[in-house]
Amino acid sequence: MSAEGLDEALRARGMRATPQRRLVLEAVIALGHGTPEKVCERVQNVAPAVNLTTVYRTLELLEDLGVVSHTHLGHGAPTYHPSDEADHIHLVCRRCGSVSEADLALAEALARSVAGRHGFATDLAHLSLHGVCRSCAGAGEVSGAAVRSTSHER
Amino acid sequence: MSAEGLDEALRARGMRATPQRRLVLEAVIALGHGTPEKVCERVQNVAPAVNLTTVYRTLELLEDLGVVSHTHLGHGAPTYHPSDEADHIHLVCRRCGSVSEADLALAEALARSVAGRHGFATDLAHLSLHGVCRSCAGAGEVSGAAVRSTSHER
DNA sequence: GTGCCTGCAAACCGTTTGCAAAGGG
DNA sequence: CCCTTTGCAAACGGTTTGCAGGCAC
Repeated sequence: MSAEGLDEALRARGMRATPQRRLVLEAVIALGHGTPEKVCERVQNVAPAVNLTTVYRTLELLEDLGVVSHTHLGHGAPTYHPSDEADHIHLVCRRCGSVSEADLALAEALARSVAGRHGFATDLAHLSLHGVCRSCAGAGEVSGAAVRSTSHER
Repeated sequence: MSAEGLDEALRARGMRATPQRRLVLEAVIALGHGTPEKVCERVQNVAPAVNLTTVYRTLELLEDLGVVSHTHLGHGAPTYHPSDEADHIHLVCRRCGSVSEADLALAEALARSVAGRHGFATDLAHLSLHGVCRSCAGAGEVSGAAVRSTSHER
């Protein structure tokens, strides 16, 4: 959804269309994905008075509206992104912290079997896989000590 | 690994075998899975002086040793469990917060394809699926308002 | 004895809350 | 005008850090 469409969606629910809400949505779209803090920084480039609290409240609201969604990519702050870009799963490297993307289709068979066996409706947009990325797997073989010192997720 | 084996593993690395470390491992094993806070509570039943800080440091150490591992089951504190019980994936319900388990084998095809395409070694023990469980899916249809009011993960 | 480990207190990060003031309808 | 929404400040939960003392080796 665009920032323009947002105003209507809000009014349709008896909520108020405010500059802050438009700005937060625009920031999420512009970033593609980002933590609440990152979103706030970007909003503050345009409107310095906007508060982090408002960003949190607005992200929650936008998620209710189905306009954005979030994933927990590990230990820290969650990542928000426009719902219509939630077309991939995340591969989070435990060693270097890098996040890459993989085709959602890879996980569809898993979602189907979990639905069949457990009646559980998996939200694939929230799916993240933890493990070790290609470059870290290679580097990891070089030195045991080096691996140990960087093997913590937090 | 048992609490007895731990002492040897520690000494083999020039580390010290302490009662606290044995107790934390025993607590994780006894609980099957639990947050640092839960682990600490259980340790304190036996040794009230043990500090939460020590539990955090020990869980990190035990994870380094490969004796325990942890998963992020969503918004809050992570869950630790013995590595040799990491034979299932977690299904976390967004509505009621319940956590159920599913067979690891369901995700093995996913792990294989991600390894093939991206060179990414998925740690299946850390895998959790977010979505809506069977009972909440049924309850959710009853009232739109009720759904909205409980649809937040945090 | 040496130095790793522990307990305590305080800082820390990300997030939420209470409240008065601002501003959208 | 009313009532939602905002900004601020303070509290919050979970985790980490610095440091002095204790205990395994």
